[in-house]
Amino acid sequence: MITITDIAHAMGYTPSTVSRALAGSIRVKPETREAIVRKAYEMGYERNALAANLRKGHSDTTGIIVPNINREFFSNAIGGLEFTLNGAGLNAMIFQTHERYDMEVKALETLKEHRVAGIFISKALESRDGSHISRIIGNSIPVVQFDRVFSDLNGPKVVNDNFHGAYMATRQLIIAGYRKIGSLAGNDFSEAYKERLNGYRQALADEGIDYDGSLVFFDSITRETGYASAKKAIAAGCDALYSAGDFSALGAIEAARDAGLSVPKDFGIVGTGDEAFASLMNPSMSSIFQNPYEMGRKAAEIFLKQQRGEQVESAVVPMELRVRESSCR
Amino acid sequence: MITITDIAHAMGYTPSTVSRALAGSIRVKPETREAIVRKAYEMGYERNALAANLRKGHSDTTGIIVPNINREFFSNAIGGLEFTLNGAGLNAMIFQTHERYDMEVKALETLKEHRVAGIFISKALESRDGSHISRIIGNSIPVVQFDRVFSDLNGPKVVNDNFHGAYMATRQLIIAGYRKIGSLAGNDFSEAYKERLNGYRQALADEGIDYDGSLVFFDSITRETGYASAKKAIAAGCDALYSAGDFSALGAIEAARDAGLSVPKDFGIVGTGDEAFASLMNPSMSSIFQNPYEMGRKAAEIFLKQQRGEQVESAVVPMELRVRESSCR
DNA sequence: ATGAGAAATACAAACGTTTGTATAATATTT
DNA sequence: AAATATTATACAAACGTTTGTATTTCTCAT
Repeated sequence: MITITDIAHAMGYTPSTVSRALAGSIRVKPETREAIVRKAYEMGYERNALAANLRKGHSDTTGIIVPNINREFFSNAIGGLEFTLNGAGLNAMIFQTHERYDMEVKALETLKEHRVAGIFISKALESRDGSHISRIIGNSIPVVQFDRVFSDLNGPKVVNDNFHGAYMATRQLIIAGYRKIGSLAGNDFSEAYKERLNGYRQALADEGIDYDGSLVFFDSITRETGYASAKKAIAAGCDALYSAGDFSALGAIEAARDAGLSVPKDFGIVGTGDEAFASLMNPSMSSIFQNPYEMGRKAAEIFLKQQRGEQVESAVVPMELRVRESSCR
Repeated sequence: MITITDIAHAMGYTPSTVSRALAGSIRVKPETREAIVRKAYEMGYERNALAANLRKGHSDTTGIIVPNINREFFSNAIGGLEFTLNGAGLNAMIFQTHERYDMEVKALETLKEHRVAGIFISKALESRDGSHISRIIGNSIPVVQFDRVFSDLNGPKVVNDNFHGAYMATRQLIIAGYRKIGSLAGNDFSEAYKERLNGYRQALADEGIDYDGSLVFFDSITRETGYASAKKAIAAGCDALYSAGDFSALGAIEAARDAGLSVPKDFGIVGTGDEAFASLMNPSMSSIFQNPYEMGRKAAEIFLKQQRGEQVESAVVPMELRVRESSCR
C-alpha cells in the first residue's frame, strides 16, 4: 500500500510537503502541488484515514445511536443525518440499541473508543436517564439528542412539536364530528408522550369538551396493546381515538371492526408517525407526520455549527397532520 | 485523556506490558494483569481504537453499502449483519447509495480510506458491473455481496432462492384457480429478476400452462408502474399477477379495483418482499418473504469465516411464501 | 551586490497503540 | 552451586499521517 512517504521518496520531497500538497495547502507551490497530486494518482495512493485521524486526535466519523433502524422514523432520520454529514465530509457509524440500556452503553463505549467527532442519539426505552452518557462521554465528544431525549441531560436537542401535533389531530377529530374522543397515550414517560397528551387535552379544552381521564390509556403502543386498549375505549363509549403511535392505531382499527363498528363512519382514529402502511391501508389512516428526515438534517446542522465553535441551541421540528379516510366521517 | 503510557508510568511498568495486560495476554503474570486492569479502570482509561487499528494495519470496523436503509429488506439485512458482527467484536459503517453509481464509488473509496476489515455490498441499480469494485478495492479488502450481486464479480455472494420463490408464488395462484397469470417482472436485468421470471415460467410449464410473453411486463416495480402494467394485463385478460415487487403489487391491486374487479375474487396477486404493509392491508396481500435478517447473518458469517482463513462459498437463502387473502379466492 | 523579507520546502516530533526481540528475574535441573 | 530453562517484563521500532518550527531558496528593494 502506497504512503505519502513513498511518494515523497519517489519525487525527492519530504512527507510533510506531500501531506500539505494533498491537503491543498497554500504553503506548497502550485506547480509542485499539482505534480504531487498527479504522482499520487499515478502511484495509486489511497489516504489512510486511520493514521490521519490518530494524528489529528479525532475522527472524521460520527456515531448514530437509535433504538431500531427498521422503523420509518429512524431510517429517515438517519437519512437526513447522513445527507448533511456527508456533505461536510463526515461519515457515520450506526448502532441499534433494540431499546436496551446495556446496548446503549455498549454503543457509547465503542464510539468513545473510536474518538468519533460527534454522537447523535435517540434514547432506548429502557434508559431511564442520561447519567450513563455523562459518565461515558462526559464532554469529550459533542452529543446531539433527537426525538427521544433525556430531559436531565443538557446539550442541544431536536424534538418534534408533539404538543401541536396531538392538538391538531384531536381537533380534527372534533371538527369531523366525533364526540367522545379517547387517547392511546403510550407508557414511556418521556417528554414526547407527555407533550402529546397535553396537546390532546388542550384541544379538548379549547373545544369545550371535558377531559375524562378514564378514556386515556397508558400502555406501550404496539398493535396488540392498541387493540386491547381500544376495546376498552369502545366499551366506555368512545367514538374516536387519538393514538400516540401508528401501530397502536392499527390495533384500534381492528378492535373497532371486531366490535362491529365501521371506520370512519362509527369510529374515527388518527395515529402518529405516518408509517408507510398508514397511507396504504384501506381505509387509509390519518396520521401525524414527524418529518424525520428534517429532524436528522437539523441535528446534523446543529452539530456542524457546534464544531465550528458557534453557539448552538435546541430545535423544534413542526409535525404535519395528514388527514386521510380514518378520521373523516 | 488517559493512555496506556500514563498507566505504565503510574505503576512503574512499560506501555508494552500494560498493552498486553489489557489485551489479556498470558505473557504477563496474572497478578500484574489484574492490578493493571484495576488501575486502568480507576484512572478511567478508554482504549484508543484509532491508534490500535493503525498499528494493526486494519480496522475493527466493517462497511455496509446498500441502496437505501429505509426499506424493510435492507434495514433487516443490516440488522442481521450487525448482530453477527457485533458478536465478533466488529462494528459497521453504513452507507446508502440511493441507487446511484457515483455514491457507490464514493462509499467504496471512503471505506478503503478507513481500511475497513471487510465490505458488505448490495449494488445500486445504476451500477452496471463490478469493475469499480475491482478497481477501488482489488483484493485488499474482503467483499461479500448480498441480494443484488454483480454477476461479473467473483467472491462470496448471498442471494435469495428467487427461482423457487417465484415458482411457489405462481404455483399457488394456479392452485387457487386463477387461469391467466401474468407477471410484473422488473426492469433491472439482474440475476434476481431473471431468476424470478424463470421460476414463474417453470411453474406455468409444470402445470401445463403455455407461456405468453405478452403477459410479462418489464418495468420498474414501483406503485405507479405496477398500476400501469396491471391495467394492461387486465385489458389483456389476466385474472392474476405475480409481481417481483410489493409496491408494484400494490399498484396492481389498485388497478384491479379501478377496473371494477374484486380482489381476490376476480383478481389474484402475490408480491415479493413482504413489506410491512402487505400484512396490514385489507385484503391482506400474499407475498414472498425474503428473510433479509437471515441473509445478513449469513453474509457476516461468511466474512468471519474468510477472516479466519477458512474456505468460503456463496450461500442461497430460501424464500418463504406467505399466503394471505389476495391470492385465495 | 547585499540584506531583508517572503516563499517554499525540510526537519522532527507526535498521536497511542502493538509486537518482535532483548534483558532481567525466577524456577528448575544437574 | 552452577548451568540451563522458563517466566516476566523492558526496550524500541513501527503504523502513516499532521503540524510547529527551522532552514533553504528566491525575490526585490536598496
